[in-house]
Amino acid sequence: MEKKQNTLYVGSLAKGLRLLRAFDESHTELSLVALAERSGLDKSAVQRLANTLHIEGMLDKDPVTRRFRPSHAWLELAYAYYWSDQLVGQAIPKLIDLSQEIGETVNLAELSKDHIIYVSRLPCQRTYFAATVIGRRLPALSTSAGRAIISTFSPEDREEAIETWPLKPFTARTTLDRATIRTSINEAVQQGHAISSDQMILSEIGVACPIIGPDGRAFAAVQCSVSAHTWTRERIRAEILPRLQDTANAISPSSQVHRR
Amino acid sequence: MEKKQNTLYVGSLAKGLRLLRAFDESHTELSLVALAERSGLDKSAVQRLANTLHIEGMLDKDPVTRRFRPSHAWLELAYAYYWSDQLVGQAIPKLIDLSQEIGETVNLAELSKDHIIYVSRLPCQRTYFAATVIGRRLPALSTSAGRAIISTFSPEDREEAIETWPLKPFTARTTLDRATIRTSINEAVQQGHAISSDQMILSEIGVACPIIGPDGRAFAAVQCSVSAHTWTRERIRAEILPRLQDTANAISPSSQVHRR
DNA sequence: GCGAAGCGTATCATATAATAATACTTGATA
DNA sequence: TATCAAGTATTATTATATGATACGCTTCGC
Repeated sequence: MEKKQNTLYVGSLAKGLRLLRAFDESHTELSLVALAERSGLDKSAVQRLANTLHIEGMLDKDPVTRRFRPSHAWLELAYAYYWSDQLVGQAIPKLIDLSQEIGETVNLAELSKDHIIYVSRLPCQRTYFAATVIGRRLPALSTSAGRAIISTFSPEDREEAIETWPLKPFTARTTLDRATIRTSINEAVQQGHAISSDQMILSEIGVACPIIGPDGRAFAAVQCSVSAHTWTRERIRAEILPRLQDTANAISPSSQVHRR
Repeated sequence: MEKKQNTLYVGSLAKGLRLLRAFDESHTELSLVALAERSGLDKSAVQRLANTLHIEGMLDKDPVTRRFRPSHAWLELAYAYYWSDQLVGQAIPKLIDLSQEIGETVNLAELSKDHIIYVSRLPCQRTYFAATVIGRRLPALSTSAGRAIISTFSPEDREEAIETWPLKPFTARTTLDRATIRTSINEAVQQGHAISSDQMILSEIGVACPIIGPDGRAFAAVQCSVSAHTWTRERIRAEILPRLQDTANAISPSSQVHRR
């Protein structure tokens, strides 16, 4: 069928992965044909692949509705991921301290191409569900974390990101104007942190400080989300920012011991 | 090679999954041959499968060491899982409240065959890394959460679990004697909660209350881990347990609206 | 500086193992 | 009870995955 690549590309495996990726926030359980539709594969293929995934424990199958759902194995994969990500181990204890100190939701975000992905989340206040789930992937340009990271790039890379990275409206007030975003990022360059409002959800303010790698370029950020109903930007800068900045600095590999 | 099943079993897909599962806490990045060894597949197969997984974004490849590592996609799978698990959505806000109230680490554990898996974790104090990572899977019999869940089973199922479910020593004091475990579970039957000490790590006390399903049988538990250096069982019962119990009850589907 | 060993990469003939069309079963709907 | 949609089973066909082999690059130890 599709000749994606040459002889070292196993199509059946790739198709199986397509099935896994067919599940997301709005497709939490899928029937055989729904799976076929979403993956673009035909019914027979899905039958075989889904069956295999079920046997291998990657998909649960409701015995009555016959629908498939992600299994606990998906969390075990996340478990393996966490051990493989050096940064998480470095960051977690410091993030816990931070969240205890400021009493607000603290996140660790990593750059993933032109998106950021929340790798670790420590909710402190009741929030909407999506704000508590790890693995959420958002356009970097629309998030304080992304902007903080981009602010550490060279001027050329920064400009390229601002011009070409994707945008998507989440709220009525999500900034889609790249000039405005440029201004925001330039501020971050000056101040060492980024602040954004109403980007993912209304009345939410995000603050983020970059975690800077040995080469001076950030690949992650410590981020904090607060409600605009209880916080102003001024108070955030006064009360949250200093500790946030300290935490980010403490996590940055350049501040770690292994150096010479 | 292996004839696992009949014609609706796609071997290549299953083999690819074996590669994913080759990664765990002590195997965080693997070379081609290491992957071959751990998966039991031959070098050529691994070459093709790993290459496919890399192309599909499921494995990162260090350009210099040529080693493979789990990619961010693994977290995206976890993200999809969370949306598919009804219980998590119900539980999260209540767990946040609980953790804020008691100021100690709160976990949501689900039964996964004869193990429990931590689905949601809200660390409040600095702890060892493994205690903060979601997706950790532990023998049900050795955990307070598992025992709390088992305590809601029918006497026959309970006995079967006690007799046949796996045990594994984690600390020098991990209980491997099934009679002792039976006593502990019987207490849980009486008291509606389970307490265990020194099972996964020394000087750690776990308390758990079952989340009971419509059929009276638990499939999950709210669990709390504290240090034996700052807590006694008495104080736990007095200060933590009541709120823990309330939280578990509030989460239990039988307490939810959708009933008649 | 040389040879060996280990690992990653590339190639290819072969038949296994995945394919997709078809037909059968079930259960819900009207 | 008839119709339809969805899940399940079977099969001939060939494309597709296979794994043996060979090549090239590092990194050792001597």
